[in-house]
Amino acid sequence: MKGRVSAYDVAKLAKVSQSTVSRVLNNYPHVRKETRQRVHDAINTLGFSPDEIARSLASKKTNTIGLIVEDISNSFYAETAHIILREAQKYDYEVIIIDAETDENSFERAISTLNGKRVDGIIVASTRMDNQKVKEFYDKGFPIIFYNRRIYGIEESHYVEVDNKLGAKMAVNHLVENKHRKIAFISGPTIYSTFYQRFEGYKEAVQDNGLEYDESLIYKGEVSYDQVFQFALNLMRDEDRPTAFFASTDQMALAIMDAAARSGRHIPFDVSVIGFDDIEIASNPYISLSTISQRKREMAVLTLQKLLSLINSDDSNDEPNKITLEPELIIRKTTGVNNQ
Amino acid sequence: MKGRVSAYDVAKLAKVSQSTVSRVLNNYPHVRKETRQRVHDAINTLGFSPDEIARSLASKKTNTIGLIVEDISNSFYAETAHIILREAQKYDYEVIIIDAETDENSFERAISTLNGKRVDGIIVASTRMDNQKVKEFYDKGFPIIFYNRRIYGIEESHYVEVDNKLGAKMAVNHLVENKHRKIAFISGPTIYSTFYQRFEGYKEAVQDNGLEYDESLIYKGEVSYDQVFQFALNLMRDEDRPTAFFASTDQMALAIMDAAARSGRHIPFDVSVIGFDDIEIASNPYISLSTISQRKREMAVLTLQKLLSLINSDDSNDEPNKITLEPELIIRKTTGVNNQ
DNA sequence: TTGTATGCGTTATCAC
DNA sequence: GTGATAACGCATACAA
Repeated sequence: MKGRVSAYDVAKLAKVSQSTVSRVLNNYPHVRKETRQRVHDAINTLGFSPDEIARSLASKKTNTIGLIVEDISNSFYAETAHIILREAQKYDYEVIIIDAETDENSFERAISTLNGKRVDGIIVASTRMDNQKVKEFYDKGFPIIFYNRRIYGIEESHYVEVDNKLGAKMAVNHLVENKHRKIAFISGPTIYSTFYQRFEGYKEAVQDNGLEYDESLIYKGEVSYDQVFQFALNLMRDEDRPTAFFASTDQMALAIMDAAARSGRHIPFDVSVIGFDDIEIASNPYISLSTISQRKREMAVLTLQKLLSLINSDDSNDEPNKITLEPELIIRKTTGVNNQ
Repeated sequence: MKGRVSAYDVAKLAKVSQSTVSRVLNNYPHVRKETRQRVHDAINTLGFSPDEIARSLASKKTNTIGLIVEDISNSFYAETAHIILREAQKYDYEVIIIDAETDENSFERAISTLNGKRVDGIIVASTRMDNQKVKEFYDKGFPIIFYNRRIYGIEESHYVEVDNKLGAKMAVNHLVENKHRKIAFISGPTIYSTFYQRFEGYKEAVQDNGLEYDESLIYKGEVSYDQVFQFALNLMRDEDRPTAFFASTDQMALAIMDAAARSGRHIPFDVSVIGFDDIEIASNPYISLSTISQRKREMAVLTLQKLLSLINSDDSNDEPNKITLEPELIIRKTTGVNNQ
């Protein structure tokens, strides 16, 4: 990669100083039209494009943001990333995606890598509630915003989430309206705010509807296809089995549907299943999963915009952004009236 | 973001020069153990982490690569990105993902953005065959490698692909072995090497097996769910309909399955469907799509490793990497014996 | 309106 | 082994 042309080369050819080149590059107003033209010509004939690294060093802005996800191959994150990437492009921001585990060490490494790269801000799409590593960054006024999952106990934190508790209630209420009284709940680890809140919603809805809260109907272990499948399979084979399953994620709902098929239960005649997230495949006619929509696009776009406004506002003393969107019940074909 | 601590601050505290700080940072051998320790102590007490931007400017290496995809929310790219991100992490590389259209303008913008950011190399996961914009970068010796889809007509180009022609033949042969003689082919635009090669494979296999080549059974338009759905639906309703569909991507196969369901055709009894890619959902029990596997993980890992070796080898005169992996036939439940 | 000079935070090349 | 000092390629305050 030798022979890179620099702003000096352009300057020489256009018979101006390098500062002037910089000025036209940055669209400074007070440049004579004629010189501006000369510089542009020189830029074109030399095929010059500025070195963003040098630019960043001088300006202390990289026009790059970081996005931390847990697993980009997971549809939820993939769809989120797509929206954020395309949206960021509009504002001339690039994004470095870090695909990392959610434990404190991995998270710290991710954050400090991004900090090292001098990103202008970070979107954290997957964190645990007890994450405290982020504190010092907030104290420094570094723009960080949480998407979907958020942390607890840090007042200054910014986040955009969906009302998970409400969403869970909507799901349970939908099932109750269909005469289900014995509803299993499949959750991931409640160390994540999403699962925690959804679990709260489930419990409240169970109480509100006068149902019996039964520990044996609850799964809150790892988000593992096989484990959820096994758990559901056991329940399906039970004499006194639940007539409906509420899964905390669509991904888990798929495992439950699998277990239903395996045990010969027909959905929705023998058993109803409802998920959470509304990932793309949920609307596939072979899946047609009833679910609670996260309104991903709105969430993602809003998150990016808030981050950019955090980046571009000098007074970091404004109120923290704490945004909670309303979820939406989407009824497809995996839920029906209980007829046991 | 004030109060950043620099290598100078560390130097002062450790009572050494900033150069020495740089030396221990880069693990230079000739530093006295004792001073090295002092520097490390200073680094820790100050919580110093080097500014990678400044580092990049001075060293002309960013430890960042670019990944250009067409749509990260597409499972194929999402799964690819996951593998590449995780693998790159191991070598201390970060990755900037650009989600862009494949037309020349978008591509050029993407490349020049990445070039501006001084990435050390680029993986292009989605290009059209006729792409020529990349030529000048090759001439400069800039490391670029194509993944999955490649360009034609540039001898120096590096790529890792699967043998698409062979894969297509395997698919058709599998159907023929199941006594299908009338096989529809659903392709995307043949301006992409993947679709082009698969189409070639289809045609050859049709000929090799003595089948009749029938234009009315061929779709090679946009990769649009709705359009493919419509095309398939029309064929399904045909009196003299094909008994099998070979889709150039799993995504398209899903649309075909949808059309089958809509028209009351039972898979695989009335009609067989086989895809290409083996995306994750293909193995879902409700889909269980027969398909041709791309061996995505191998491809992705290999691509990254080749890129890194291009980056780290000074003599750019080695042979271009032209790697073609063998695809694999995966038989699931959407293909069966023709019994018409 | 334009040029000069300095700085951004490192690495790298010299000296010593 | 270690310390000055010059790049790296720009932005920017200050002069003119």
